[in-house]
Amino acid sequence: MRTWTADAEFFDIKQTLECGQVFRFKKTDDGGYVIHSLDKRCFLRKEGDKIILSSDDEDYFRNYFDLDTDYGAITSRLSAFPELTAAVNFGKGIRILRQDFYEAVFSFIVSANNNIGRIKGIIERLCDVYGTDCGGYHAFPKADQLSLATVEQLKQLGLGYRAQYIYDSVREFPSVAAGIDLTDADKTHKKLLELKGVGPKVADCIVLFGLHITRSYPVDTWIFKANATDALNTPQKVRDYFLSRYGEDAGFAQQYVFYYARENRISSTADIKAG
DNA sequence: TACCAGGTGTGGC
DNA sequence: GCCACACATGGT
Repeated sequence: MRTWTADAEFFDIKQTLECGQVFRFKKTDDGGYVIHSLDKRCFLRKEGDKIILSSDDEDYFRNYFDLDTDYGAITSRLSAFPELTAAVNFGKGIRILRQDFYEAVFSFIVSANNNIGRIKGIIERLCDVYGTDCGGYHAFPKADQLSLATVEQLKQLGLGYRAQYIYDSVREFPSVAAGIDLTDADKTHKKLLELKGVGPKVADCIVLFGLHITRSYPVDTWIFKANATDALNTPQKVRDYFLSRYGEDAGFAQQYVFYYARENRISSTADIKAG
């Protein structure tokens, strides 16, 4: 196991893990966290102004935590938008993780019309039952492992009506993955809609968290409550407006707003403006 | 007890 | 294309 450090100024472990972008993490006894991705894991804790990271796969998690990106520049650009100042200040330790594409697809299919606590439990059970035993924890199940599950078995893990989506999408996945074009976000978003259980919002999450295409603005219930106005009265209108407003920074902006709105139980655009 | 949660699929128009 | 409605599950 290797250990290395990162600057904590724009890296808050709790904010980054608990802001709703990822589901396979836990608190540890020493006051830190452990995060799992595919068959890998990484321990994190804070010491002074440094984040201490430990993993068998340093290169993977350096990329995963987006450690080469300047979040000072991102927060600075976004804070210039008056409606974002409070949210960016509140969650300025958030980093957008570079998650695995396949794992993001199935994680966010589970996330639809669901709550984060329950999503975490379902995904943990999926790993424990179908994923490879890595000694002390289980990997995220590979497609050939997940495809062994029947719809009934998936339902027993608490997936409800999403069981059929997982069952169908794991079989549709190869052809969809083959059609992904990282240089064309719109084409990629459209391609993802072919998967069962993937609609516009889940596709936006996959694009943002699984492909790190930051020209993306997933509109869930929290974002919609925070952003809706008389003019922006549908998720589609909210999405289009803020995509054009924030451009390549839209994905970051969305995550600051989501975290702020959810942590503070924001219920309207007026609450955001009141700060 | 209704309502909510990082919404989507389906059928009717 | 848009709209209304159903939908598993667990928490409040």
